Amino acid sequence: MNDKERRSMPLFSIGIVIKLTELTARQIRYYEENNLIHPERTTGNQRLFSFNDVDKLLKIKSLLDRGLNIAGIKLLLEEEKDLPKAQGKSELSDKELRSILRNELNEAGRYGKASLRQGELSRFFRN
Amino acid sequence: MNDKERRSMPLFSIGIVIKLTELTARQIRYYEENNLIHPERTTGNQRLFSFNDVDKLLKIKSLLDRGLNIAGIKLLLEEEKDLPKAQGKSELSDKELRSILRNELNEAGRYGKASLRQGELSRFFRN
DNA sequence: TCTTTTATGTGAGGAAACCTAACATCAATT
DNA sequence: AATTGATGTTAGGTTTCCTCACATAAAAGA
Repeated sequence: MNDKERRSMPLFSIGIVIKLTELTARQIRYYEENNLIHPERTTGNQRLFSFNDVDKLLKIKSLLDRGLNIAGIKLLLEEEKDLPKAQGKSELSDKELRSILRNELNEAGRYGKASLRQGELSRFFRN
Repeated sequence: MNDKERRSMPLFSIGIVIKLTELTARQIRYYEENNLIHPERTTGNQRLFSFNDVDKLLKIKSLLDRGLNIAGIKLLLEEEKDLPKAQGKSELSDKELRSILRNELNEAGRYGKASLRQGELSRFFRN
């Protein structure tokens, strides 16, 4: 099992993810509804989240805090997904995407006590 | 949050642990009853396991497969726990402990498909 | 060999956690 | 003023988990 597989293993119930991210169940389900995340399901239809999912949720939270909306976040996440690959022609209006990408690239967020900081989750992994 | 804390974070429901270890719920609860593991609980009294717990369960499974009984495994686990510290006087009969430790030290186990191999869990961590 | 212990299976009854769907709300747009 | 976007809340139902009790087969002990 390599690192990529480990990061995408379905491991966490929504209750844990709520604690790790300090998002509400409603928020998490809404983001799934809007195709920002795609957690697996148990045979009984309950969500099972991977490290990647939690990581993405922390990123979503961070971007929401900085004023992005769901549509913008979706663009950003898709952009990131495509980065390793062809970066030439995106179907989506290039102006929008750029205007979103500007202003959003750096910045560290300060969070509450019990939750994970965005990026901290990577510490779970060797690579 | 350091590695030690990460490894002991309560993260997994028993359902996940069953899949990761290929133990039954009955077995896992029995090992807890015999103080081999001490998973946390939710406010609603449901077990939450850490990476350390899962790791320990994989080790328990491996040792059971090799013929040890619960008492022997408990001695072994306590031995390991004390290794970093004082290794001088153990309250428990030294002959027993040695006789158990002999024959049990090496060996790799070959497991089924979907479960983790003992030791593989450490790959989740940087350190 | 007979009895006890060990490790695990199984099932009942109940509680916790999760599910979807619907409606409410409030701020930001239009 | 009306719509949209993001989230809260509640209801009714399902899944997962809990403890406790009893069953059982194999191993250990007498």
